Amino acid sequence: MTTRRVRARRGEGALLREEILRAAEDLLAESGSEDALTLRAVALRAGVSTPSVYLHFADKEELVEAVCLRVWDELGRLFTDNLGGDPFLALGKCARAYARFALDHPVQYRVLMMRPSAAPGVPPAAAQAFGHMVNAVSACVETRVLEGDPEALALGLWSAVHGCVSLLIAQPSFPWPRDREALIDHIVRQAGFGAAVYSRLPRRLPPSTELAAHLDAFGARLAARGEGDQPSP
Amino acid sequence: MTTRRVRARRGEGALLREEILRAAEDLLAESGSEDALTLRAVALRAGVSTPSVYLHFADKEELVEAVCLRVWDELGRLFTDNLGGDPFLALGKCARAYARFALDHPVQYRVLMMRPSAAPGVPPAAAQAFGHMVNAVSACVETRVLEGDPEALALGLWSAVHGCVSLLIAQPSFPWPRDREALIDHIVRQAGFGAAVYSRLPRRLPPSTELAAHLDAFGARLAARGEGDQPSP
DNA sequence: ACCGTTAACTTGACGGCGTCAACCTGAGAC
DNA sequence: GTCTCAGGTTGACGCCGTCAAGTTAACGGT
Repeated sequence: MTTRRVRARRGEGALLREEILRAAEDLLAESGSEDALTLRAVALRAGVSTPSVYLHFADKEELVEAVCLRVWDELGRLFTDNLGGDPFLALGKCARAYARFALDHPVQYRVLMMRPSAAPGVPPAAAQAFGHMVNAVSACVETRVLEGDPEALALGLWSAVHGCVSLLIAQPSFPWPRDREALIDHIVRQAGFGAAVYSRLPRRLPPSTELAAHLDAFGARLAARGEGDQPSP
Repeated sequence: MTTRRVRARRGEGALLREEILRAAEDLLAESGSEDALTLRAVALRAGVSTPSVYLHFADKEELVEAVCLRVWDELGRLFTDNLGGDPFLALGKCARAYARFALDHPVQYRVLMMRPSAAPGVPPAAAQAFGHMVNAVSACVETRVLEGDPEALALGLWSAVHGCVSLLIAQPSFPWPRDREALIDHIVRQAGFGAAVYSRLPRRLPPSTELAAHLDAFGARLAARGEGDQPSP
């Protein structure tokens, strides 16, 4: 840990980059606070002097962004791992996996999503992860359970899940229900059905009480359809 | 600005607290970056020496939290200002006002919602603002357009709107649609109808394609009802 | 076996940050 | 006029990101 690192051989200077990145990731995970992510702490953990970090990262921001890239990669993997089967169900599984990841890695998620991002443009790993989201949505558009532009729909669903987990992480003292898993389920389904229903609605609607009656009728018709085949997404 | 402040009269030391708070708020608004919110900068702007801040705030965190209280107050006012009329419509107006405020004051919103909040418990101003959200939802539950626990429903709707605006603020380089106003409308309606529909659905559902047909029928029935009375929330 | 080159890294310093102990100062009661 | 103490200031500490300059050791050439 604190032992001095042996100098890399000629041509292998890039090895240090990897070790610094690992040190930064570990520091973030173990400390549980982004404030602990200090160039001095990272360098110490990598067994190297502080300015050595500048051999591979232009500044601290660039190091943090490199850490974020890894997190985007993990997020992207979540999506590819949860595809298959009914697209609407798969979308729900992806969303739940995303939420679980965020809640299991709150510091990383915070650094990824709530940091003032200086860099312009979407990093490739982020674009790829978002691409997976869009694909999962596109599959739902193909079975016609969702309608509209997959990219816009994906942004909407992402917003819902991100909103929930980011509030859970950043405002933990609000009166959240005790069962987080159930809350996530609720949010995911609410967003999913919201997307499915919204695109089919006329632009003008009856007032609340009459609308409630229509909604009741819809629910009853679906319930009367029989036992049903699969759980909600 | 930089001129030295005249010392307060005896018994009026608390005046400085207000001036420091104002200086902090102005600094945040004008600089457009939370990094500019420095004890030294705040003190300089208040025309006072740096450690004088400690006469009224235990540490920087306490100053920032005091700034946040003001923002919570403004958010709370948004809700009371947008009530009245059809509750479902009013809820939509509140959500839109919330989103507009966040997008118009991104730095303040970021400090309020994306900062690691050290203090335990919900500050009174925040609880009050949230109480207004819950009230707006409760009115919808009374007209039966929404069903379920108002507090849980409010958390869900808040999540959706917060998710959207916080992503817009923190990830501005994603492929957001050009028209933010329309996006917000979309998200708000999607979340609102999601909440309205979700509670009425049976626990088991038909597969995607069949579900799509049911949704189409529902949309058609609502559209066929005539011209409609009011726009979607 | 030695040397020169140069990639890989270190040293030491700078200014700015939050924070604190110690000191000053002037408004107002007597 | 003087004493008191609320309402500040001074100066320093340790940590931060960053940088210019210096050092060290791996390797190809002879």
